[in-house]
Amino acid sequence: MSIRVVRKRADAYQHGDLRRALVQAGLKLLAEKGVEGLSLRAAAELAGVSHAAPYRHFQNKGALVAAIAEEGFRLFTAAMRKEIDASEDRTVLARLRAAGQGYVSFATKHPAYFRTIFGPPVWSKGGPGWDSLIAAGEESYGVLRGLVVEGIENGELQAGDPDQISLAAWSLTHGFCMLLIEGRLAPKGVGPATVRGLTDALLLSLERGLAP
Amino acid sequence: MSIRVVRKRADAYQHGDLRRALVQAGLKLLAEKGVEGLSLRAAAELAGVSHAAPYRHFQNKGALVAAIAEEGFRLFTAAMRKEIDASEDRTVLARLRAAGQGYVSFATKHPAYFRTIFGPPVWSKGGPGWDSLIAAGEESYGVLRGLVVEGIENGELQAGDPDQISLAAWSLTHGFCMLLIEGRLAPKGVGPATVRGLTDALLLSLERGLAP
DNA sequence: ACCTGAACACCGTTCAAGT
DNA sequence: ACCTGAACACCGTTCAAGT
Repeated sequence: MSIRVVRKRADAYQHGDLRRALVQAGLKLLAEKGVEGLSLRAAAELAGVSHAAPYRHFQNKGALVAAIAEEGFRLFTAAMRKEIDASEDRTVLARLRAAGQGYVSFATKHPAYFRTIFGPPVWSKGGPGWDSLIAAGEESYGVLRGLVVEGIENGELQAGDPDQISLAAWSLTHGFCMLLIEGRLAPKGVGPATVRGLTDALLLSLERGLAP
Repeated sequence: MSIRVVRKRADAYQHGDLRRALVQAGLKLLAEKGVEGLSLRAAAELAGVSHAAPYRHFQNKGALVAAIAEEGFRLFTAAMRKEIDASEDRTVLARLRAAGQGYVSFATKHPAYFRTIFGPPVWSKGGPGWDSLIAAGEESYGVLRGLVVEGIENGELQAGDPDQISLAAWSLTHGFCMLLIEGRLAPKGVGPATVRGLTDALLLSLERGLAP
């Protein structure tokens, strides 16, 4: 996943699509330097403009981060969908497991995107870009919820509130990812090799709890 | 929980216990201004010393944060233990539920401590103060694991690897807390009033999955 | 309408010098 | 042994001025 940032031409005064270039620059900084490496000034420099130029397109750093998070959400949702589609077993439970594996795999492959997507500056604002960010988040959640609804209907899952059941599955998977990428599990010897098996075991516990 | 920071006396040249004062100052900054408000310089100012003074006691900001996280862990563990002790129902399942409620309640009451405790700079280093931080984390984990072992022995939980079962419960609770305090659930209308009931519902799903 | 350059108030970190 | 003050390289943000 190599990211291309369109630089302003040195002889030009205007960029053309600075907004988009800054978002791409942000994704690149996250991928290469992590969450700490993402700054307005560094993004501006990658785009070849002065450090004040971003303020024509984003109210503040939070607005840029929200735009980056929105883009990150699309990558995240796509990765999860891909894993689901790849499941040979088409039962709801199998596809839920695939979704969980996709979730964990995205988090470990792109921890900085994952942290940004679920990070604090993004969701606690209600500022500019909030609506389309919420929409991107809802679409991602819709993938999970859709599977749960399907499972309730065909009897693979117990009857109940789909949102509550979804939240249980989401919380378990999300919590595991957080503990994993923050290194909290490292002292316990949980490394890349054991993640896949562990994820399946965790999801299995939950499946038993959500069975009819 | 009011935090007292011992300031250096203006007429004195040395502080006396600057290390401890800086940790207290850090906790105060976290409580009052959140994670963003915690800086070495601000902590130094609260302690009444110059901004370079902390470097006599901490190698860098990460080392101070680790020391603060260690103290936060003690508060966290104590809060969970208190909730467990308060449970009238002394079955393992009831005490596990109490632990879960204590976990969530600490996260919502002290989000900045919670984020610091489980945040990235703390666990991914291996730097100075790492060992005693790990110890504080292990003690916290031991509370959960102890209950799980007891449950397996008396048949309230299914037989299995205690660490795996603990991880399932931990992940579910932790993920719910993260989604909650990062505001990810706010658009769904999950507010303070509904948290307690929701927590119980989530833990119940898991209990079913971990039943014999 | 869009961008630049200087300025301001913050950071973390280093280092010579002071007590 | 412990702390200070100046310095450096970074931040986010604002604003008058340039194109």
